[in-house]
Amino acid sequence: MYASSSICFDGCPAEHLSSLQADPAPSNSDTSVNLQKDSENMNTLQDSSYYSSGDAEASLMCPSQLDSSTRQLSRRRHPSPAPASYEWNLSSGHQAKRARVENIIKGMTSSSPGICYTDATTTTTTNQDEETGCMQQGDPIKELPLLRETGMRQRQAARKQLERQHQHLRQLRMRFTQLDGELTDSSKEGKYPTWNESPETSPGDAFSDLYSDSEGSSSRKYQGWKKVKLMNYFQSKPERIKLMADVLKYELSRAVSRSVDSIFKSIPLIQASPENAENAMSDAPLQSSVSTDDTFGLSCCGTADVQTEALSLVMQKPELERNNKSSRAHHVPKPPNPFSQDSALHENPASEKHNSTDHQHALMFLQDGHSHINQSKPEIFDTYWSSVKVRSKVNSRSVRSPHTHTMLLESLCLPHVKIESDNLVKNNMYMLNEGLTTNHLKKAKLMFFYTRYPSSLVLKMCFHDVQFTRCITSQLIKWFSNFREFYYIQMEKFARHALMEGVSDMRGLTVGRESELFRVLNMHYNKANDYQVPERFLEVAEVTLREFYVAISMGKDRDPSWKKAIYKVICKLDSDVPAEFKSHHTG
DNA sequence: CCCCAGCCTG
DNA sequence: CAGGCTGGGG
Repeated sequence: MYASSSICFDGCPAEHLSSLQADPAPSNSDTSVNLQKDSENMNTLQDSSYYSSGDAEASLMCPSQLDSSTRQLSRRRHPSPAPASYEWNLSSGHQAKRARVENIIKGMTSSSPGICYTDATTTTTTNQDEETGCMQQGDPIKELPLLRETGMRQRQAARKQLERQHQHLRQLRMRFTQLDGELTDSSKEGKYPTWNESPETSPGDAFSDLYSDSEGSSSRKYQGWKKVKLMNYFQSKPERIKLMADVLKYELSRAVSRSVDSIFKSIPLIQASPENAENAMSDAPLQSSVSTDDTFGLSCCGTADVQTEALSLVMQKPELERNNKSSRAHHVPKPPNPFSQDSALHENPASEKHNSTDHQHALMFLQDGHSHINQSKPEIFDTYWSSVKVRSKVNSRSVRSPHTHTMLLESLCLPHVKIESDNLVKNNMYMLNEGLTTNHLKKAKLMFFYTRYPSSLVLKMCFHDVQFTRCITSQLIKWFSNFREFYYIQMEKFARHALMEGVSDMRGLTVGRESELFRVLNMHYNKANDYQVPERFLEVAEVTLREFYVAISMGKDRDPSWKKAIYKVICKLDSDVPAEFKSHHTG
């Protein structure tokens, strides 16, 4: 019997042996016969890689043997300590102030007039307080008298602009709150039509209404045009008002938190150039609006880069051409990454241009929704609204609408698929997410090919780009728990299936890339099939399948916790996650 | 008592 | 995939 085979069972938990001998699976007479036949044939077993102790791979050794080797392996790598740039360096205050002024000026000259400012409430107060404070104290920037003068002027102009916008925003907010109140009772329709539902009739009509109504108006009327027409539009389409109001309310609250986030996110990143330290604090929100400037990268790469990184793993398939043009998104300096697919995103320079301009639109919409909603940009709103829906709950079931579904697929950025500028907007909108995104999910799934039971340390290394709150951590853990669940369910299913089919030969239980089991798994963890599944995973899958096969054939499944023994084995087969998954820091 | 993995469910 | 529940371990 099995016990007589001197192979792997030597060091294995005795349960494997004893139960095989004592409990020859009475429920499965067919199988047990087959098994017996198998076990009589030593060659069968020895040929089978599962029980071959000669295999160099630790995974194919006995669990007990594995223990030390694999653990040591996985512990060898330590997370790189937090970059020194994370530490505050406030000593260079003078330089910082100077740099700050220069930066402000630079930002103003390079940004188009009227460009959005990140947020209405928070930004204003912060910036204004900061700036007025500076001026009152007579900030000693003697070194740059000319710059100071022009800078002041420009800053004042910008502040005026800012104030105008904020006032406008306040008014709009009031209107919307009011409207919302009025409309909640009047429109009792349960469903809100989506914007893309019938583009010719819904927003189109509305917008043409706007235009026809405004015909003959003098240009001075234009000031009130927005509000008035908006009202008309709303009155004619009450159900959309609610929608719009919701969006705006949502976005207002989002904007507040986002600008706060952007401040904090920009802090460590700007540390890279210490003179910008103070700069980062006060001007980050301002900078974030200057998307054409490099400063955009500074303030936003905290989130933007997140995405490129998560995406960069998608392209590991060796046969795929690796394009090393590698213009990182938003010019964030990064070490060349062989797996980078960012280049694919920007292969077409035209689309890159689109990207930046559309991105501006997107940003403006996100940050400064009031001045754009009533302009004839329904398609922008369309994408915007989609992203609102997605962002509202990135990974939730609610993301099931066909529209957002396509969007999610698009956001995964298949390399060979030409990415339309429109999609780039969506992608960029997507970058504004905080927390875990679908790209993180995708990354996590690919990680599953290496580790079924990632430690929180590994998770932190691989998802260093997200703030590790308890919530995030448990979400990640939950993801892997779900991954495992699916994995084991498939294993059990296929093992039972094999058993039913009367598979008697262990060699019949292989998991190759052509096998159905692999197909199912690949479909689940690597849907786009753009990642070369490591051979190791196939081995682990094979081991798992055979574990299930053996356990079921021995009737262990009558024990309610029979799977735990298998889990115990499989968790030792985790391998180290490749470096590509880990932090390649921008600094 | 808390934490966590696993299970079940939607 | 996420939420709720549960049993086991510290």
